Amino acid sequence: MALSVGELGVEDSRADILRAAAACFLERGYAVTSIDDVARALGATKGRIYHHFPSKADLFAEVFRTGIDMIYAAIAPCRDMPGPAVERWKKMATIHVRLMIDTKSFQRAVWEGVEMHLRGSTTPQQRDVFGKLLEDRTKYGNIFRETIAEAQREGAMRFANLSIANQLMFMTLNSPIFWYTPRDGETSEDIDRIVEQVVAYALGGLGATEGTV
Amino acid sequence: MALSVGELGVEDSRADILRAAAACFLERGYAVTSIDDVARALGATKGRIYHHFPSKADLFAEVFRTGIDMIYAAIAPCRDMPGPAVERWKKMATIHVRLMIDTKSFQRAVWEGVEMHLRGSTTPQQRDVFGKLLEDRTKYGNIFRETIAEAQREGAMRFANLSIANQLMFMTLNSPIFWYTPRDGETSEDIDRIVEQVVAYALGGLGATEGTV
DNA sequence: TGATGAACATACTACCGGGTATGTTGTCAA
DNA sequence: TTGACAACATACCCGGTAGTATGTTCATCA
Repeated sequence: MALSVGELGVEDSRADILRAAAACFLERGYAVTSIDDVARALGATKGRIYHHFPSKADLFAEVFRTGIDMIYAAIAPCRDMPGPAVERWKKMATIHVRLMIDTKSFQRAVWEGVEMHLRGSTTPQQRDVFGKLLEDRTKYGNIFRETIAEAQREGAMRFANLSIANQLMFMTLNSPIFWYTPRDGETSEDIDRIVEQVVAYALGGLGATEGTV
Repeated sequence: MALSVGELGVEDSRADILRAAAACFLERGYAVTSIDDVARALGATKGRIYHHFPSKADLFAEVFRTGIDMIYAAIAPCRDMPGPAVERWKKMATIHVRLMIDTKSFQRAVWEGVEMHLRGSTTPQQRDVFGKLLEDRTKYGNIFRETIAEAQREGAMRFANLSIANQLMFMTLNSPIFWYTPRDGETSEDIDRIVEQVVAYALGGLGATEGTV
């Protein structure tokens, strides 16, 4: 598989399809997006997509998996960070929100995938494929959940119910996938400001004790 | 239009359809839900639905409008409440969250309607119908927005950016439409506890000054 | 250099779902 | 009593889309 200069390999072609699919799913939603839409966005036809992915559902599943893998990998370094749980949480939350913005289309697909699974609008076979993927997603969620539980035990956070607090926290941290849109001339530092505000809001919501902030 | 005992009028029939449609849209989403699905949920056929609503989009628009009307009417009494803005906000937020839970299916449709409009996945004619409805939705949003702005001026809240704070606040207050599911044996007071936690989280997120809580 | 298969494009099929056209039943008013 | 209309049910049409079957091109390798 020798490649000339400027040519693209198979994986690049797959990656292009995944990016285009994620963008389409973001713009229209999974159900409304047709395979032809994705192909058109690529300047190609269905043949190319079905050559790499067996079905629309599998294509979506791959976008989903990609989104989860990215975010999972991003916070991995923080997991055994020393120091108080709040500090670890702040680091994780910051990375999480930043990634929600930077990989918005994929993360939006993850959200829709979770919704689809909860609503059970998947075929039986797709259902356990998604089940596997959601296991990772759940594991990821539990990392945060345990962290805020630990922070509460350390007296750095205060909330009544862990499950509800966890839900609200994730809603906050994920929310940029709904309302963030890039401005022209926006720098990476501008985005950092946004991330800071989201994290600060979540921190306040979780009842962070004054002084730990 | 004399009605015998136990019979239902036209408006009741319409209302039944709207409730069934809202329930279906909640379970599957607008795009995936077919008119036959709604009809089946009613133990009826398409004929009944198309007799009352000209199209699927119009049916959805009516569900959407109903959701907005309900919430708009609910907080109306609070709008000229005397006292500090934070207190007014707490009252409004509490009513809002409670209604999100009590009329979850309709409010979920409102959410999806906003998404659809933002993504532009509506026909040109439906687009200005939705435009009208979204005006009310925007006006509703502005009531909250102005309230937290006022609360900040009064020194009862502290946040960096009003728009972002407003987005995060609404994400929090609306979030029960995604994660709340009724438990068996759950009392109205149990739900009040949940509402309190959601409101408390948002209050903390908005940087409510200690002592005003 | 010819054969083989990857990486697509093109042409086609099958089905589902929105919408419509047409029946059917009950009620009310004249 | 009957005609008219509301309130549906039934039967049908048709466009769009997932998926398939079949070309076509080009690189690689024996």
